[in-house]
Amino acid sequence: MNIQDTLDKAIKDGLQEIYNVAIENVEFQATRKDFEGDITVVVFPFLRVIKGNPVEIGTKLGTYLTESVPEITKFNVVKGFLNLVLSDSYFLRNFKNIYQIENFGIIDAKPNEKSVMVEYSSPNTNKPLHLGHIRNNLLGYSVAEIIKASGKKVYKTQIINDRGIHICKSMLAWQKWGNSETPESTSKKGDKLVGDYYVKFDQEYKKEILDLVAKGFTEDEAKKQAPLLLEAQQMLQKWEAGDSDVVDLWKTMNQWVYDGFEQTYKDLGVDFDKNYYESNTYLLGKDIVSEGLEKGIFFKKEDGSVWIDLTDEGLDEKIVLRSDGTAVYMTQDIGTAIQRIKDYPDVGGLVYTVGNEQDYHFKVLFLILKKLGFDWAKNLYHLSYGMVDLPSGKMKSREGTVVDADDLLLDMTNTAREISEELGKLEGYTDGEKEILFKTIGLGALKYHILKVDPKKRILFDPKESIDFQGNTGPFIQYAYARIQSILRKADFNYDDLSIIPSNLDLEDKEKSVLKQLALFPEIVQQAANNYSPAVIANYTYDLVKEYNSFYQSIPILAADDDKKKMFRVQLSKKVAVVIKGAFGLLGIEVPERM
RNA sequence: GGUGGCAUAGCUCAGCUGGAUAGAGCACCUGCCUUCUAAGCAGGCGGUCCUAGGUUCGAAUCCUAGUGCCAUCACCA
Repeated sequence: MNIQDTLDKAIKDGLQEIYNVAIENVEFQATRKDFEGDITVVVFPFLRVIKGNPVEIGTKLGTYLTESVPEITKFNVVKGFLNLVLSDSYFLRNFKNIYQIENFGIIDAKPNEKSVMVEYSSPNTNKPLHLGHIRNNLLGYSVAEIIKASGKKVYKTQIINDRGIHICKSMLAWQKWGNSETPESTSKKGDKLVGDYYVKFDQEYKKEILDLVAKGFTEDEAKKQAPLLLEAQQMLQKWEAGDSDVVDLWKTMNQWVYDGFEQTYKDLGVDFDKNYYESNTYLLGKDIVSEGLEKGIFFKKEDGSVWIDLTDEGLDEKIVLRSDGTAVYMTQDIGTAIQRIKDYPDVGGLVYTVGNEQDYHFKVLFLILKKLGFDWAKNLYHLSYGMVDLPSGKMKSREGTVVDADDLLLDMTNTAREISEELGKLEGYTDGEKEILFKTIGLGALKYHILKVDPKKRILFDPKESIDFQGNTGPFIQYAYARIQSILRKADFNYDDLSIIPSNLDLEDKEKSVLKQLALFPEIVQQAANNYSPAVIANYTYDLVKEYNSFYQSIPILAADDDKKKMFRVQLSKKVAVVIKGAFGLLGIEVPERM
């Protein structure tokens, strides 16, 4: 039984005994730093059933608890707050429990629990990844890891948007102006090469529009009539008809892009258990729509298009099948969701990591799946996140105003290199070891910078202002880890022996603060999972490190004057390092042995 | 116009189901490297928690209305 449960019961008993009242709920909170105490009971809610002044009630209750609960050594009452001081032996016992648990805070998948599939990344194959994709990837990966750590089996997946008019645009441009360039012949990453032709298409297309407008067309007409666009549309029809030349080109260019993406994913440290391709799924869902039509969930308009009426839910009517019988995005998403559950029958819920511009789409999608009667439809979650904007506004691939993912990763590594070399603490490291370290630190700075922000908030990214390496940052936390490793390397005794964890020591306040923060980790993991929020993990880890650094600075560890103290402090340090590593693992950030 | 999201220090952000005097980091200022890594620590400066009402013992947090920014409302994805 943990201390809070013990206290909960004791307080209920106490109030029964003193005032003869039954209390349903006791409200606890961590005692604020400015007051003495470890855990605080809020007295105000008791006033509903006990008339009297809160200080008096608090005092009586405090006296009762001090006498009846051995872990409580003293108390004080400030206004309606009863601050309880816990004994050192309680803290040491608590620490011993924590120290024994190897993956403290992280729960193995429970066999009876349904799995969760997390979708993220899901790029188009006509342009390289940019900063917006980075946020998506980091969030999706991290949330997947967090859900896993909360005790569920997780599948990571993505759906690759590998077909459609936009893909044909870059294909067409390459055909016309590519001179048979390949990634090999140009030494360019495949996704970059294809992206260049997507931009090229747009430039030429705009020229054609201007020409047509000069000839007297309206702008709208010009946009629809431009020969390039017509040609791209033809190409799409050929693709859908299975024209072998078009399909071959499509396969070739997509493969270039996949090779490029694979490199970026590797650099970013994300992975997937299963990829879905739109070219395989875009026809899915049509049968479901027919079935739904029969059941009366959908209805058909005179022109043959199929809709769902969501006006009862406060939404509009939404199309699910075009009048010519072809699928829209929604049709496909319905089909893909069902396909995924078929492929992985143990999956009981899906998480979609997609920007908040698609909030409406997912609201509708989830409603439709619910109306279709799937029992897993109640476990669908749109992990909706805010856009990453530049000071100039939105990033636009076609206009070249994007922060390229590969460039940014390289920048971060370079900055880490500059700072590290200036500090010059890496004697004895080979060049290869150094490069790995610079990458770890640079990537840590970037990932932490993005993940510490609440997903639903938008991020303003100014490329001119570099990401910090000091203060509330990834490197700050990595640094704390590295310092602890240094201590552990120097500790020439067996601190892992459980039997030698001291049980009677006078603890310093700073030791207790670290311990209290450490003990929170399991509930933080659950909270992060419930809220789909890596930011919860990031903020927790930062607080832990702040507490630890304060301890580290003011209290001797290896130089402690007493062997038992030395033992405890090394053990405490080690466990902090383990939790840092575990927490950062949930964020997809690595930690260095030295820095 | 309808719907949804966001609004906290000069800047970037925390603030869990309502609880004490609203917290960090950056920037600026002051101290601390002859003891375990100073990417650190200790301290100072800095607030109309967008506005106005309401609920209550108590509101940055919940409700209503308004303001501002963003997104969305296609036989696009």
